[in-house]
Amino acid sequence: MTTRSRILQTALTLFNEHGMYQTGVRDIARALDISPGNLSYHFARKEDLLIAILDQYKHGNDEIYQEYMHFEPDLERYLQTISRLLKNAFAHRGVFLGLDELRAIFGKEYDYADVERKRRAFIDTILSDLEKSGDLEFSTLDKSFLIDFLAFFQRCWIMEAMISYPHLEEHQIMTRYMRFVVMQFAQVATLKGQGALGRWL
Amino acid sequence: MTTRSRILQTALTLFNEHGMYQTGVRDIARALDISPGNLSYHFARKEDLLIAILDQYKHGNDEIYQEYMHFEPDLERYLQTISRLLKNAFAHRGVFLGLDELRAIFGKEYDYADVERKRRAFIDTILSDLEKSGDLEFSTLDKSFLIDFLAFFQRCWIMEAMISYPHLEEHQIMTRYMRFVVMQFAQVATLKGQGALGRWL
DNA sequence: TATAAATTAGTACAATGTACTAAATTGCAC
DNA sequence: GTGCAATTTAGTACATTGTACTAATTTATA
Repeated sequence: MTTRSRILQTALTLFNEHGMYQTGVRDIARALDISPGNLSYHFARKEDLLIAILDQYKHGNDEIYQEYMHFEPDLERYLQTISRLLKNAFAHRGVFLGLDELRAIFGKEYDYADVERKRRAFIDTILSDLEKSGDLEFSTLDKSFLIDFLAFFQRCWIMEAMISYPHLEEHQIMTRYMRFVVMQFAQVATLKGQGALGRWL
Repeated sequence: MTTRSRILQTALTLFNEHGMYQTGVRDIARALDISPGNLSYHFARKEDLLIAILDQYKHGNDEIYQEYMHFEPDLERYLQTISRLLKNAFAHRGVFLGLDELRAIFGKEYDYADVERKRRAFIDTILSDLEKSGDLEFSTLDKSFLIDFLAFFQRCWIMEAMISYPHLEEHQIMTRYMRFVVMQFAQVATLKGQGALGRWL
C-alpha cells in the first residue's frame, strides 16, 4: 500500500469521525506516524486531499453504475445499485460536511457539474430501460420528476443523515433511506416490478 | 436598531456571501466599523453568532407556520407558506453551509431535534386538515411518505441549492424548488386541489 | 450627577494552513 | 555495487484565526 493511499484512507477516517475543519494536517500526520513535511510532499494543500477523496468517491460511483449497466435492466438490481451508491457516499461522508470548502473548489478545481450530468444521464437511461422491460410505468408520476427526485435524493441524503442521525450506525441509516427512496418507486412500479420492492420495505 | 441586531444582520450577510469559515470575526467587525472587542462583548464566541442566527431562522419558521394555522386549511395557502419557508431558509443560507459546526452544536447548545419535531408535527396536521377539506386524498401515495418527503425536502434543498446553483438568483432558485415540491403534491391533489398547483408549474 | 452599559484599543496565546530548507533514507535502473 | 531520483524526516517561518483579557473611554439611563 502506497503512502499516498494510506494518507487518503487515514485522512478520510479522521474527516468522517471529527469533521474536516476539526482535523488539521498535523493531526493527519500524527495519526499516520509520518512527518507533516512528508504529508505536504504528497498533498501540498489540504484542499488537494479533499479533491483526491472526491475523485475516489466519483470513481467508486462510476464503477457501481458501470457494473449495473453491464447486465440486463432489472429493478431489483437497480435498487441494490442505489444501495451501493449510498454506501459509497456514506464511506466518504466526511468531505460532504465541508460544504463551504466544497463550494469553493467546485467549478474551479473539481468538476461537480460533470458528476451531476453523469448521474442524471445514468438515471434517465436506467429508468427508460426499466420502462421498456416492464418493471416501471410512468402514468400518474412523471419520469422526469422521478429523475429529479432521485438526483436530488442522492445529492442530499448524506448531509441530512449526518445532521439528523449522527448517532445511528451505517446499517440503520441505510435501511432508513433505502426505505424512503423505494417508497417513491412504489408509485411507478408495475405488478411485475412490485416484487423487487418488498425486501426494502 | 440595536448593535446586536446590526451585528447579526451583517454577519449573516457575510456568511451568505463568503461562507462561515471564510468570514473571520475581525472581518465582521471591520464590515460593521466597530472594534473586535465590541463584537466579542455581544458575542463571546463565533458559535454564539451561529446560534443566534439559527434562533432567528427558527423564529421566522414558527411565525410562518403560525400564520398559516390561523386561517382555514387551504392548499393554495399552504404552497405559499412553503414558499415563504424556503425564502426564510434562503435568507439564512450562510449558516447551513457550516454543516461541520452545526453538527457540533446540535444536541448541545442548540435543540435541532425540536425544530425537526415541530416541522413534522406541523406538516402532519396540515396534511390531515387538507385531506378533510378535500384538497388532498391519499390513495396511491401514502400520507406518511409525503410527510417524510416534505421534511426531507425542507431540510435539504438549501444545501443542494448552494452547491448546485450558486450562481442562480433567489427568484430562479425559488421557482425551481417550488416546482419540484409541487410535482409531488400533484400525486395526491384532488380535482378540487389541482387548481392550487397550476401557478407553480 | 452617578451608576451601569457599551465601546474602543490594544495585547496575548495557541492553533492552523502554507511554504520553505537541508539532510537523511529508500528504491531502483544501470 | 554505484548513482540517481524519489521519498522521508526534522525543523523553521509566517500570516491568519478564534479566543481571552485588560484598561480607559464614551454613552445611556435612572
